[in-house]
Amino acid sequence: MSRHCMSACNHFMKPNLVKSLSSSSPRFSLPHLHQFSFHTSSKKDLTTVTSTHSNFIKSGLSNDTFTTNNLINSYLKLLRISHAQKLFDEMTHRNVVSWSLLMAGYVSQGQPNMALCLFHQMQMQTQGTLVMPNEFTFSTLINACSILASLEIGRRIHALVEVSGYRSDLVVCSSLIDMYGKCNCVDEARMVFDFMCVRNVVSWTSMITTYSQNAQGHLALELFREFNHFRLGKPNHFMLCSAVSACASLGRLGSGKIIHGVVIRLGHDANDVVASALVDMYAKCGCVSYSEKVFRRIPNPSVVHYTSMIVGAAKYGLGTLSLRLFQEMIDRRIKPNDITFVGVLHACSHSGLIDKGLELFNSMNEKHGMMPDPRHYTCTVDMLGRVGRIDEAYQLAKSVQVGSEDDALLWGTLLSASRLHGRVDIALEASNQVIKSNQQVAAAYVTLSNTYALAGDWENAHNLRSKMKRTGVFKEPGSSWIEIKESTYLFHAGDISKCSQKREMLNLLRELEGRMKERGHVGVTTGLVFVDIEEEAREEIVSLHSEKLALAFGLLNTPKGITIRIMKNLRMCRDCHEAFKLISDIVQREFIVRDVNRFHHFKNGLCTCGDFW
DNA sequence: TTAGGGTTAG
Repeated sequence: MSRHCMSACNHFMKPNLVKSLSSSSPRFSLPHLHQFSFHTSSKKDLTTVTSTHSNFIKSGLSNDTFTTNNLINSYLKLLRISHAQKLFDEMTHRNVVSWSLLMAGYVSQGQPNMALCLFHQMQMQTQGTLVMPNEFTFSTLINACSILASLEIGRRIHALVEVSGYRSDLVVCSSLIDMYGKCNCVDEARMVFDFMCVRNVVSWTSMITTYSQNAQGHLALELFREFNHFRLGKPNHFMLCSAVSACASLGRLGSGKIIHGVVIRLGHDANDVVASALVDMYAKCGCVSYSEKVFRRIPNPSVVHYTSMIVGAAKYGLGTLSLRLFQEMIDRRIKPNDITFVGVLHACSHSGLIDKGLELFNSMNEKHGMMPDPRHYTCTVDMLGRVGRIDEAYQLAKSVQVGSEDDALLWGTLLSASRLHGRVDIALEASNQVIKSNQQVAAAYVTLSNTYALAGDWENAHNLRSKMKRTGVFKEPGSSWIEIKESTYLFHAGDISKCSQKREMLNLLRELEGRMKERGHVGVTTGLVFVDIEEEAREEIVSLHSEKLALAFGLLNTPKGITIRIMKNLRMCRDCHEAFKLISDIVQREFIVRDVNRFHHFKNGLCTCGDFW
């Protein structure tokens, strides 16, 4: 018998316990068993738990539900799900705790489907009376649906919650908010939140996170402000993390800095996840140097910290910094994950480091034992496509078997590259593949049409546009916005009528356009028509052009380091680059342009990452 | 004896 086992037996056979066991019926001996199992559940040693388990069997009292539940719990804490399942299977009387415990065990060990199966069994159980789920069961099941993003089952469980009388339970409601959020049903999450009689910091955080994770960062920050304004509690690291993340998604440097201040004041700056969110936020707000400062203060950076930093640097055009960080993490024996590789491949792609990028792509399997997935193939196709190695990119894309959503990304990437390099043949094939995937169809039509237009094939370009109109395929016009101090200025393609400084802006735009004409860049504008707007009218060419320049206009009034965000549908053309270059000449300072994928750092009129030229 | 919220992706 091991020392642990002896120790457990000695404890079990202490005189007072022996006395009560010998002088009482088994019924009265239960409290001691409860005490015993409670004691063991706090232990983290498998030997102790198994010896306790064996003592229960020897005692002949192992049919006790309460005690067995405690043992199941002990095994679950030791991540021994099979032991817990075996005990559960052998139980003669399972109660709601037994079921809920095992469900929670499966959820925490990444098997949420098993929890749902158990619930199904629980409802079908014929042994004794039917066990009814309680608030613990529901919150665990909702958590399982959240992980699986299973809206249908989640809604069914929500219905059961309503009829079972647990609709006012704080934990159940927070789980529901989280589940709806993870299933991208923001309105349903908000309904649960609004119907809650009592809320706590967790329920507020769940709602803030739902907004933040569903591209509604402004609502996340609004709710965060409301929580603080009404002094409903002290934000904890979970809530702060989501608020920082919301700032990152909006590119709100000012708010991000304020929240960073709150993080420090409340002593959450040492929290790893908060630090990671801050690294990401500063990078997305165009302050990679701040990201690096936060990153370098993390005592033991994890793979997520490194990845945040690698991705941030990559988007900023600092490919060599990304690669240096990647090497650093390898040297520190921190294993890169799939997202790290997406980041580092992205870095190579946008910094023209093709050989290094291909080497990394090949090393994924060879050195790191990781199979590249569609995202890695897409990055590599992008890498080859950007430098004009379209045929190689095409061959690589053809070699991948992916699902429809990934197909659209993969072939959409090749389509963009084909347009950039005027390869109508590959663009046609790529657009067919995108259309076949039934995702991003409108974008594919527009890009193909632009490819034709750039190649001078106006007939096909026009035919494609007509087809779009005929079949009702509509591409949402792009929009851009710029934040100057506390205000956000939003521009829609071809429309600056709502802009408050319209007159002033138009005057400047005329001046800029005049200077652009002098430099002979207006002729290229025709390509831009098909890239960004739906109508081919000449007037709109001018106004679209103006819109781009309007974006740049903000630079004149902004401090150094302003970030311009350009949304997905607005692609940079040479004219716009020239406009930015001109403005840079005028303002004589550095500035940063951010588009959906990356930052472009301009200095003295040149994009330092070389992406534009 | 059992349950809820946060970070990195083209």
